[in-house]
Amino acid sequence: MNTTATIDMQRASQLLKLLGDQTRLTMMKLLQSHDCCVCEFVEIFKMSQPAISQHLRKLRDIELVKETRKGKWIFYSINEEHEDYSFIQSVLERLPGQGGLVTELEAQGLRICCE
Amino acid sequence: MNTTATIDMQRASQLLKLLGDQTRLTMMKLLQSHDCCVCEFVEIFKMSQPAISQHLRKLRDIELVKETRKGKWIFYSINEEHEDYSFIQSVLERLPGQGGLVTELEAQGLRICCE
DNA sequence: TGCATATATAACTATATAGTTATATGATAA
DNA sequence: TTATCATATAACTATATAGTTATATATGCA
Repeated sequence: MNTTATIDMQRASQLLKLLGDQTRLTMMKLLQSHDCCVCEFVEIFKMSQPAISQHLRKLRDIELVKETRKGKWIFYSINEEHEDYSFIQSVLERLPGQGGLVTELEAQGLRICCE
Repeated sequence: MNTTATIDMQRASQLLKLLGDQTRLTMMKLLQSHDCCVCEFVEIFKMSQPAISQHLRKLRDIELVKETRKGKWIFYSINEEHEDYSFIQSVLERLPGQGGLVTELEAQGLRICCE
């Protein structure tokens, strides 16, 4: 596992373009601390379900996130095995924590929990 | 000067969107080691002069770069005073050096030098 | 002064992107 | 089963983006 290698410019710009959207960037930062399902994102971002699904698809297409079905819900999580994860991480660690969004969800009783 | 502070999400996504273009990303990385003028970029990127100018304008608009006229040429350089420079820097330092592009220019005798 | 060079800008075009609505799929619950 | 819930996808629309060509501006030089 290499944590300092550089990344080719084309790949870097492709990843940065994906992160260059406030919704996706916030999703990624949020997923670093909490796995979330689609309907939680819908609540958090006050955005339609298809809009959320389409953002998640872009992140999934380049394998920045992975999905796990749990009953009716599909939970998304960061793919820490991504070839360029250390690059992504170096960006995300500069961002303010987004855990407050989840706390807010919980306060509203909207956090999905399936144990 | 704060080098570890986080950056608000809107601003971060705006900056990342600008860096999420291979031409601009390469320009920024290149400018970290060498100031360049517009016609050099035209050579390096094999791109029309207006296309280059428009990329530079976007970088200039959010003050990531500054310009200095030297005779007929306008040289661009990184604005290290930018409020979010440390954020930008943390991205750029993960990228492969682009100095080779300048070396190549010099080899072709196309590097502009005005002393 | 007049011309050439370097750069910027305007107007336009083609493509990409983010969102919408409508519909399909897949799992659970009645 | 059938209904319902969670999610995905398709088709479409509006806007943003990157490039083009044509033109304007500013500097330096004959």
